[in-house]
Amino acid sequence: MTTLAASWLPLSPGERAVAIEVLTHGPLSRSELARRLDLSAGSVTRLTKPLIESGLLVEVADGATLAEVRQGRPSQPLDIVAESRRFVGFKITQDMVYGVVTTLRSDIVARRDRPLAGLDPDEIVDVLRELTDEFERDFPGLAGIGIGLGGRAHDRSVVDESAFLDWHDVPLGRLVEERTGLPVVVENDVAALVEAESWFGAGRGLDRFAVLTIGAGIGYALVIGGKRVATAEDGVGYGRFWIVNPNGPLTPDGQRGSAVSLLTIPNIRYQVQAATGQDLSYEEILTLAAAGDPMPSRVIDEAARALGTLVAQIANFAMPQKILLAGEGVGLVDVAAPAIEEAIRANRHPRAEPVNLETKVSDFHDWARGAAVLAIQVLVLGGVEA
Amino acid sequence: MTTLAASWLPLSPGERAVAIEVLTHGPLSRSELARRLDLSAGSVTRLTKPLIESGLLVEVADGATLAEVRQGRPSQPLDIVAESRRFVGFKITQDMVYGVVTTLRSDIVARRDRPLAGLDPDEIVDVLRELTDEFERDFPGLAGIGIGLGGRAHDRSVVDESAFLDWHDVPLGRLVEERTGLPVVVENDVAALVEAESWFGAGRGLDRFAVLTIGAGIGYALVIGGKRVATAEDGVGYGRFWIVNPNGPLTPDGQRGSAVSLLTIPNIRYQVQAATGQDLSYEEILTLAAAGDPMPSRVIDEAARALGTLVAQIANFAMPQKILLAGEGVGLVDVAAPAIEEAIRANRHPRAEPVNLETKVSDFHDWARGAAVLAIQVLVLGGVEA
DNA sequence: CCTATTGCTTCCGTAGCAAAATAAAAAATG
DNA sequence: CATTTTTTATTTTGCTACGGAAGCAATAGG
Repeated sequence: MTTLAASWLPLSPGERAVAIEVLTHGPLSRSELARRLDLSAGSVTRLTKPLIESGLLVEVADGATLAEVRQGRPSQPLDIVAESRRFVGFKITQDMVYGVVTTLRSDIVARRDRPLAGLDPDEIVDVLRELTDEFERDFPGLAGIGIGLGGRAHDRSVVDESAFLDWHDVPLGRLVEERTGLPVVVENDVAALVEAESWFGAGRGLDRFAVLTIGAGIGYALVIGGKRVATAEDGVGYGRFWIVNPNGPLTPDGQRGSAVSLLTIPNIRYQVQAATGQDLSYEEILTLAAAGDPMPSRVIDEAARALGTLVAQIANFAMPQKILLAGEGVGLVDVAAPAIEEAIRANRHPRAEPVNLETKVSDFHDWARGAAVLAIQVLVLGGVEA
Repeated sequence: MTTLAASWLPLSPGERAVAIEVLTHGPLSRSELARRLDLSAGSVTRLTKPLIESGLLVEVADGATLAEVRQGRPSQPLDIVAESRRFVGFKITQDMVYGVVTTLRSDIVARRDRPLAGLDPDEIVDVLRELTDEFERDFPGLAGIGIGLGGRAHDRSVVDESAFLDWHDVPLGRLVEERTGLPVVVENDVAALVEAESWFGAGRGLDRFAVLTIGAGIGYALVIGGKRVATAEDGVGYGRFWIVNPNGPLTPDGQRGSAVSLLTIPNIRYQVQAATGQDLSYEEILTLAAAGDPMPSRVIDEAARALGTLVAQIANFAMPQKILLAGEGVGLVDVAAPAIEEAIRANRHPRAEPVNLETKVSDFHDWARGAAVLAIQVLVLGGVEA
């Protein structure tokens, strides 16, 4: 199966488009593919033939799946052989490495985490090698590794700069390739998550798609025509200068009243501690706010209004078809949804389309999965530019 | 010349791409065209041949133009015969119709305005007919008419709704076609201005381009990949709910502290009048502010900070390569540029790319020119979807 | 006069579409 | 119930447009 997979690589642009469409949008018949890709039926026949012969696609019996009885010749759905290759994804945080193994479809089939003793490149590469070895025992023939971390990367390989690791110009891709013998893709963690959502998640098939992540920091990305718009700010931390409320709180991070000050987990905890003296966890703060405890309620309510304002501004100015809220800090939405909606309403024209907002609480394995998706994109289908 | 022009219409997609590139980016050699359009040299030869034979393109002698002496066979620039067709553009305001005649390149060759007695569709159509007749006398063989107005239009023909004219579902395109015998294109005025800037102005060749207009109201448009992103808000007035400063002034239009309240000409005049009792013109207010008169200075300074904040938010969230400020109300920029820049800086990451901001004071003839460009796009080159 | 360089043209193989042909099922008809 | 018609899916078949390679054209520099 693995040797066969090697013959996938040289895909023509047309073949790649077909493969990606089937990969990201479940089983599809040839005629459905023709409609989605704006190809003629004839071209689809021509393009799918070699893909089926090479084993990347298979004709699946629809039978039970299609409940609806339609007229005409029944379609013959094509599907990708998702189990044929496995990918590893890692997310590196300050104190842990989170790892997952996924299929071609990015379904997670295994998880494995490890605490970090130190942040030296060598130590971290060692941990990655150990985890990869353990994964390899359970899933022989791994196809490649994706690594996501907070910071800037270039060429899908070198970490230019990562503040929380205190790294500069670390050729992480090469180091891990040398130790594991597997191809490696390195990327900023938000970029990786965005790619995953863009191919397999909330952004599937959309032309304009925005992602806002809330966690230790703020992340933002705009995907247009399937490509994330790259900016000079990537990886240096968004939101420190998004002044949502000039009279807002001043915190150790970010400008007064900035998105970072108002919304990130450390700064919400800081605000509550400054006001009450208690050092509470984010979850405790949310619980207290939901119960109506005044100080946490005030902080959470202000955060909710800030979030709603930001969402409205993104909708007003970037005009995405959908906005995805992700990260560990979106628990806020469960507790304070009305305040968020109220703030969106106040900052948006009543005749404008309602904001298509989706919330996805992401744990660290979701970030690791994003890195695995990047590996899938780059290693299997090739040609996805940085 | 005009009969010949009729043979232009059936352009293949490739031919159209070549024609548009030459039209919007001056004379270009075949090899330059190949580079810009990502075509092979052979294809360019094939595509240009019929365009030259039909008379749309001509080979121009470069000789003097190319000062630089290069090696190799000299290139043979191709240019479009801009003078071969004339287009009419109209901008309808509450009390005037502004008209222009342009070449294919959208250069204005004549202007003609007329005050409006009433706002009935019939009356306005009459005025448009009269102006068109006068233009036709000077430039026989006009190719078509573009009309821009504040409001919503569909199918480039029917005005769904225009608040300032109190129109609903007026088939303006058909009415004017019946009276003038010329093909007519009707569009929202901001959309028309954006198309003009996108083809011939600040947005030429850019992939992501934002336009913010300030005048009687606020206009906003985002152009991605050469196409303006359409929204449900188009034509109903942007900025009434863009709350820039929750503690800002309350005015007859817009929410408290909204972009409309802070920035539009009528609301700036209202603020100054409310504070000083004097009914000053916008220009007078700018002059007084520049001279340091306290009340106008306060209002203009607050407007400048609001504008800077908006520009920063657009840059942060929509990530355009350039932002164009246009409209009658951008005189603000001359008087209060430092305050605007300061506000941009305060709302944007210091490591982000500097905002590529261009200001263009637009009079009503520029709006009319925009409408003419729309006519060029739709009538001559065809196939530019709404 | 020769070579290098750049621009344009010619020619051929391929990838795409459109339309016709074929396939397979449901619905209509006698 | 058998047969025809309709509908939808796929394959086959010409035709067209594009890219690539080779060739021709026109200039600069030696």
